[in-house]
Amino acid sequence: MKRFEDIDIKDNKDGTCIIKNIHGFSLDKTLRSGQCFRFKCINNIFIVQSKDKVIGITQDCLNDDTLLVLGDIKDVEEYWINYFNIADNYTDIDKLVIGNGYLERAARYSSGLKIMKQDAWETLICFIISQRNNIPKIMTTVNKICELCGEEIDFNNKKYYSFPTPERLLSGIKEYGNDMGLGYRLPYIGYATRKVIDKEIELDKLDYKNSSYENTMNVLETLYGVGPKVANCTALFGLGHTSAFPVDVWIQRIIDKEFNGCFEAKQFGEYAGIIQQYMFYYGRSSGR
DNA sequence: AGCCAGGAGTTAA
DNA sequence: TTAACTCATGGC
Repeated sequence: MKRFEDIDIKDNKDGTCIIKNIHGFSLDKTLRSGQCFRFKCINNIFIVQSKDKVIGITQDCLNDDTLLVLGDIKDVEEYWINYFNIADNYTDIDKLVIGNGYLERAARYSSGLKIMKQDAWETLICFIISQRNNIPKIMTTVNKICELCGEEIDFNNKKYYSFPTPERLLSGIKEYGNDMGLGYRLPYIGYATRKVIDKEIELDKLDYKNSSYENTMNVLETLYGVGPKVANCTALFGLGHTSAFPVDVWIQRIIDKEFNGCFEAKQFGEYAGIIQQYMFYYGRSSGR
């Protein structure tokens, strides 16, 4: 994967900063492409949360090659730049799909969308929650477990809650049980949480630097309640495995309608996951 | 093989 | 107003 090397952060010394040279990155498309459930948008300003961090971030409509940020500058440099994955350069992928009718349209429509590099633990739990839920419902449920089990954070004079650590989530499950609104997923989450605490599964060792895609999938699918869909989402959005190709009802619908029910994701190698995200975003936005 | 779980937010009918 | 559906998975 090619990278942009000239992304620049200017500290305004007043709690805000400017991220420059983002090369067509679209904050809106990236956050609204269904990969992330911990943000809200008020007047075109996104409040984004991950782990125990919060930022306010917006894309200047007059100069959309910059992002304006309210939040800790050190976190922006050390966490958020990587989290939004602004530096990955997808021009090779966009060239690859030229001539492939549907995929070319999807890539054009999704231009600026990036696969984020989210925290693996957070991603795993969010996508276990995601099963058989719609996106607004996933967001409220994730928010609820943060409020019940996370730690209070003060940001811009408002209260927010961190994503619970495995230890805090487990004690929350013991305390609140079915009142957490997790439905039949409660035991799935309890099981995964215990496995992480007991180090029977070590998520850090499953990222793309330390593990093959196949091995990562095999290990994730040993978790009770984690099947191919949730494992692929965790691999793609939380562990950097861009060859992962999650197939949900939307993607299946597109494959059925546009590709006669047959789509070989493997042919796209490490670009498969990005193409999947283009398909998902385009298919959901345009197809009804 | 086919159906069921729990419940809530959204969209189609 | 009601019904079906929602970024699935495991049990039976």
